[in-house]
Amino acid sequence: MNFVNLFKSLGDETRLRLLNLFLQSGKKICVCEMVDALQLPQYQVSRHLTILRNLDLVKTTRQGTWIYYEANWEASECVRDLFEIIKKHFKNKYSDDIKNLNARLELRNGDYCVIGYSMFERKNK
Amino acid sequence: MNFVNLFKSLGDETRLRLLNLFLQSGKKICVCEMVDALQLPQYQVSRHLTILRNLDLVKTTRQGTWIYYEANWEASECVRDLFEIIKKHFKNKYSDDIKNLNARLELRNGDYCVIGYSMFERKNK
DNA sequence: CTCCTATATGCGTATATGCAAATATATGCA
DNA sequence: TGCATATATTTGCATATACGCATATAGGAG
Repeated sequence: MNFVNLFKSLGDETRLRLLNLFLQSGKKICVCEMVDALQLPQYQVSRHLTILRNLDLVKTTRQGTWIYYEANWEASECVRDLFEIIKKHFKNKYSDDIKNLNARLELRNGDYCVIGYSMFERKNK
Repeated sequence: MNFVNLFKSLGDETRLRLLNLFLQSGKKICVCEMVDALQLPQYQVSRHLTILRNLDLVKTTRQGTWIYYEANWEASECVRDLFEIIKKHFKNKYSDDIKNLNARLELRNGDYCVIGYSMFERKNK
């Protein structure tokens, strides 16, 4: 594992916010839910997720069209130590993201996302 | 403390190597000693040290013309946690730097650097 | 197969970042 | 004061990185 690239990947606010979602919630989250949580365009969320996945910081599960992301706790010990740090020190940071995420998770059917992008957006307008 | 800038500062090999020197040795080290340890030009070492100091990751002591740098363990808890991670996971990384540092520290008079740049360079030619 | 939706990815551009060389600042000493 | 040395900073340039837009891919439903 390349430590420089590892820290570099954490040196971006969007990626920290994404990781924070996984680490604070402990859940698998799909892209459209992250879009609503962070209030960022889909292509931006997707691109940063790709960077995190290339470094094995997150792993994915496909469920039909939806792709769920989660923190990869099977990564190296160093990564896991960093996860703990973020989890610990970001408790009260980016709390709006967590609030938005929870509001969005309410719309799930059981453990799965059933609405796409449009409905939540309309709900807030 | 801005976490993004904190991680960004760690996302550079030169800065990681500098921090590693402080964390593995536990010593105060002056710029010319770091130049010999990392085998990098003086302006590069100096510039990266400035970045680390602006984030309070390192602190300095002036001793005449020489300026000694060390890890700042009075920084925030998050920084200290990160220091521990680097210390732990970099034990066997950049070991040449540590070897060079130790060779250079041999030339100290007690706890202080007494030679400048030229002598060590000549020694290795 | 066709259409719809969730996700990913080229591409161009603006900004950020690192390097090299030269120069500036600061301290000690004669 | 003037000189030598240790350290810092400025400038120009090359490269990397993030963003926005548009489009491509992939899976599900009919």
